[in-house]
Amino acid sequence: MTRLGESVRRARALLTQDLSSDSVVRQLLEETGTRRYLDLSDLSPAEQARLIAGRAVDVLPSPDTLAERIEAARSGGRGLHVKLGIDPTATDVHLGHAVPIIVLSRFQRMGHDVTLIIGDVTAKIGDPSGRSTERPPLTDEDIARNLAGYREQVRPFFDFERVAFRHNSEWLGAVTLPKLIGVLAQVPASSLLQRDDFRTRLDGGHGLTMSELIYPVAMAIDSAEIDADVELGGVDQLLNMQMGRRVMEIYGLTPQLIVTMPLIEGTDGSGAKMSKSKGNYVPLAATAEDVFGKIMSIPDRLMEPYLRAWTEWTDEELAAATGRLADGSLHPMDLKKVLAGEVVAVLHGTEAAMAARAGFTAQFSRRSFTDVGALPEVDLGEHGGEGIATVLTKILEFTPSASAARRLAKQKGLRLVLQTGEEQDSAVLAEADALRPLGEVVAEHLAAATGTPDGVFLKAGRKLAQVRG
RNA sequence: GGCGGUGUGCCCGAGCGGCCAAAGGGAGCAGACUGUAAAUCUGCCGGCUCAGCCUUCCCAGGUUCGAAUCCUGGCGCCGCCA
Repeated sequence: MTRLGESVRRARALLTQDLSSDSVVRQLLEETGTRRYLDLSDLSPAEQARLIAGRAVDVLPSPDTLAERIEAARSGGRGLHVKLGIDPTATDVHLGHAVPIIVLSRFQRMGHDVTLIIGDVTAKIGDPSGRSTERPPLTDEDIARNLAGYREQVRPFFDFERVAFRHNSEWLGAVTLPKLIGVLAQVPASSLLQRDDFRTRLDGGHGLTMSELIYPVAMAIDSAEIDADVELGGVDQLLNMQMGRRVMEIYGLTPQLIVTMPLIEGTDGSGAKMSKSKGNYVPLAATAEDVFGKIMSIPDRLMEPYLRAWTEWTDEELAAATGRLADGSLHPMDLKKVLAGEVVAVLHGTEAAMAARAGFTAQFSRRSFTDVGALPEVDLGEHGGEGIATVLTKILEFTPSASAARRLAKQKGLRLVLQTGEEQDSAVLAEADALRPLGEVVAEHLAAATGTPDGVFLKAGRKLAQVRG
């Protein structure tokens, strides 16, 4: 049995147990977590191909070809050469960016060679894919800075010690016009103009420059220059990657295989893909509590795609979990907590994941707030004299304006909670209270309380802060 | 370059010279209900020292007792022609 097979057997046993139990979840997270670093080179070519295809939208020409190619490479004593182009335009890296990286890590652990192409030349053109307008080109400094940030944030998902980094300026800088024309002469313009995004732009009267038109060709030359066996990319990159196959043929090389990754929906459930501009993303730099919370807020239907995208669960394990959801033996929330734990565990470790889990339960399952770690705090000595609306707006930044804080109070969304042991005494603050100094209101409620509470909390809608001092 | 059109709050979009902080929808937020899920109902949704006041309808001027609404100039966008 393979190493992965062993791990799956252990995990499957855990998956039949009570997933609301912290200890079961901890074991599961540890089992599937170590899998992220598991050596997969003992898998057969067919098993490898299946593991890759299981996370891909498409493997072109087919998953079988991938298996055959792995087989061929293996008998030649080498691994496949896998290419992923990274777009150095992103400043705020989020979970969406991790999707291809995770599959790339699998390739790596299967014993294949991975090359990351930094599109420093192409970034200056701006990838036109899916764009309705041109995008602003980047400077070299921008690219260097973005790349450093990218590496740092994606690190948990991937072994950067075993990867080749290449800037495409290395070879694209040396491509002469005659050579380029030689390639372009064999690329029908119709194949470029067929693209929907280009057509929409032309039809809509928007600008489309020659440089953008050539963008896919530039990317394709990358594949030819490094002689890639496989190129990985989002489904939105499909046409660009197919151009890679064509250009490789022009170069007299065996065309690369294409593995397309799904574009994962954002946390808001609007159907839009995860992106910074939509605000429906989970930044990799976020805190453990924040990541956990953001994952918990996703609609249930996204659990499966999320598990598939960001965990090392096999299809078999996914099926086991969804099967239990269907027969009612597993509560959706429990599975979602496991998912949230998985994601926090990669980024911050299992301990942090368990802590975030405990904090979440404490905060949202109305147990004890005193157990919640890393709660925003207000110090009475410092801000006790300020109005509650002001504190919410300026200090805690829970509300965009004092008026909004007032409204919140008017709608009974503002509460002062006194906690003594497991007991909670929650008082709804009136609109008028929102304008009074925090210290005064707190003192009033403390005086009315029996005994001395362990903690005082201010709750504004869903947001919670601890009052100190 | 010529002709025509258009520019409203986070987005879309309605707005007769006074009753416009500006209809309606979407998004968002809160409450009930919950699992920071989904669905449903209700309310809110420019700011503030909040029964009042202040700042908004691309920008700058102007007409008027009074302008998002009229005029002039500028800028942006769209369409047709060149």
